[in-house]
Amino acid sequence: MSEQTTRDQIVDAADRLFYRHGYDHTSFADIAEAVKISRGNFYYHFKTKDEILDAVIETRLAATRAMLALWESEGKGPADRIEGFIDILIANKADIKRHGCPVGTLCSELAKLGHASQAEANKLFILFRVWLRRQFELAGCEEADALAMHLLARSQGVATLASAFRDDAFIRQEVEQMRGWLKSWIERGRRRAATRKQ
Amino acid sequence: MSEQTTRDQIVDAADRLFYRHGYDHTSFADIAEAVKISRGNFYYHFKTKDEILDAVIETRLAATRAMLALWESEGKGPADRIEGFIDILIANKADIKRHGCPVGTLCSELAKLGHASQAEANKLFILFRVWLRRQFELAGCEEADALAMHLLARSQGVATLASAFRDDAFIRQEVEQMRGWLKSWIERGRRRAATRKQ
DNA sequence: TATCGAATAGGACACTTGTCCAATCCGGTC
DNA sequence: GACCGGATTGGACAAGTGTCCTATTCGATA
Repeated sequence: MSEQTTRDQIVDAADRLFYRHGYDHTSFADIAEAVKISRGNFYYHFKTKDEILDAVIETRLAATRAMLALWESEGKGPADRIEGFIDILIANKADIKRHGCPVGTLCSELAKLGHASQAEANKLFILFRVWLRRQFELAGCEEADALAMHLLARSQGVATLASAFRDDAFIRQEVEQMRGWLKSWIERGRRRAATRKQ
Repeated sequence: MSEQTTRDQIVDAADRLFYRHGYDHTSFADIAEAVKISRGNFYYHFKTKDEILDAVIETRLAATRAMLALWESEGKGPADRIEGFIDILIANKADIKRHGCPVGTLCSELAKLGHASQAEANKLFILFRVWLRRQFELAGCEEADALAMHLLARSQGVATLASAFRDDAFIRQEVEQMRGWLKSWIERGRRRAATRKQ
């Protein structure tokens, strides 16, 4: 914590501010104030604002990879792991209600800006997509990729509406439905695997 | 078309540009160039940029109200009308793929900016929510509001992911599922109405 | 044709933006 | 203590922002 280098502090603050206020609308002055640093000092650590964005995305990618890897090392089954993914919505519902999904809102903004780092940001989505797909495959489900995309879309929609309506009861309600949906597909996968073995 | 007043032209261009590039990132210079008008001339028609945003939102609200009213006057049943809502995703899939949902992305952006017109923009969502709720009620469904919110969330999620992955096949695929989902709830509503009458 | 008001043009404004740079600080090495 | 290089400062810079103001154009009315 106290051993955090200045560069890391900048990336951390930028990450938080980009999430809360958006990339374009966050100025160097904002980040500088948050880190208690002179504005000019930035350019010792980063050449451009875009470079900070790339660093933020890289940080998020690394954090996400670590999280997904941790989940896979916990000895649970794929069904429980997917449920763990759904539960992110519950765990982060306060932030989601206020600022939406960090991944979805960033990708949307960069798309509107026509920003060069769109592809980098989209890797966050791809990370979840590929991971979910594998979990569904492990659970014996057909069309695992479609299921992964469906679940991602559901989460995005919930985040967007929860934020617009400032409603976290809605998150709980939808998460409950997603759990039911998941259960039915897992059950279907189990049956398929069973009949296959025969 | 040629009878369009300058004010309307400004609002039209702003509407399009806000959708494509976002509100904050669209400058007066951009709109001025699109309308072929001098930058200073704006302030004869609008006092501030926020006022243009409000006019754009008002326009969208009016257009949406008109569309929903038209659908209700076409003599179809509520089930078909809801399906008409779902079909928006298909009809606009090219734009959605590129710029996401006009309602969702605007509300997200205004939330990040902490903009005063958030509530106005959210009225777009409310319009659809209330309208969908009534259709579900007319179809005899319980928990009509939850169904309305669910459908809205699904649409938002589809738009967000279709835009991130630049994938409109995904839209078609999800729309097909939403039609199936709708059918099952309509059927359930029909049965409920039937048993009630007995 | 003269007049008047709405509509438009174009520039000035104060401010913020990302970027860059010279000067300075500071902690460790000889 | 002298020196060095990484780290930091604060200010300069040009470009772009929303806003405002004055001068000019234009079309209709008298």
